[in-house]
Amino acid sequence: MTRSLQALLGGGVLEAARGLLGRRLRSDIGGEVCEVILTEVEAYAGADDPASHAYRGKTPRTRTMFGPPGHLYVYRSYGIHWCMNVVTGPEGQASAVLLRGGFPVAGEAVMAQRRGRADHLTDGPGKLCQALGVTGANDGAPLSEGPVRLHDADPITGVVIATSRVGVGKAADRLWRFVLTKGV
DNA sequence: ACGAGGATGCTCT
DNA sequence: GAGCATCCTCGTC
Repeated sequence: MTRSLQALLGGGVLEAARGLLGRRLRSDIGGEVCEVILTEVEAYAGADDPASHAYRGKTPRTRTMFGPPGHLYVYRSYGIHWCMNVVTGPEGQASAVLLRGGFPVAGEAVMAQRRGRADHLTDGPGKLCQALGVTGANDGAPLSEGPVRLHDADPITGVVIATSRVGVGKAADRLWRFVLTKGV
C-alpha cells in the first residue's frame, strides 16, 4: 500500500515532486480524454525559493499557489504558452510542482491534433498543457475531481535523475528538476 | 544532435 | 518598461 496522494501533496515539495513521477495524469476536456504518465517535474518552494513566482508574496497571478494542496496552478509563459503546476504543502505556504513532461498512454490522436504535429506531443511544459487541453480556465481546479485528475494508484517506478531547473537562472545550485528514466 | 534567434503578451516594479 | 518556470524554425556538424 502506497502513501495516499493527498498525504503526498500535503507534505514537502521535494518529496511531492519525486512522488508525482510515474503517476497517471488524465484530462477530460472538450469531450476528449487524454492521459499521460508523468516523467519530468520541477519543485518550486514558494517563499524560500528565489525562482518561485510566489517568492515575493501573494499576487493576483499566484493566489492559487497559496491555497490548499492538490489543486492546479496554471500560468501563461512567455505570453504564448500555458504551464501547469500541482500546488503542494499546507495552505498558505506557496509551494508547487511544475509538470514538465510525460509520455502519452491515451488520446494520442487528440493530442496530435491539438499540437498540430505528430511528434513531441508532451515533452515540455507548454506542450504538455497544449496536448492535454489545459488552459488558464483550469487554474485553481481540484485534481481529485475536476477535468484534470491525478490517479491515486501505484506509480510506475524507475531511475530518477536530479538536475538544475530549466530556464531558471536563480538558485541554479538547487537540483530540483526530477526526470524519471527507464529502470534497468 | 545541437544551438542560436525570434515570436509574443502578461506580470510586477 | 524589463523580464520572463517556452516553443519552433532553420542553420550547422
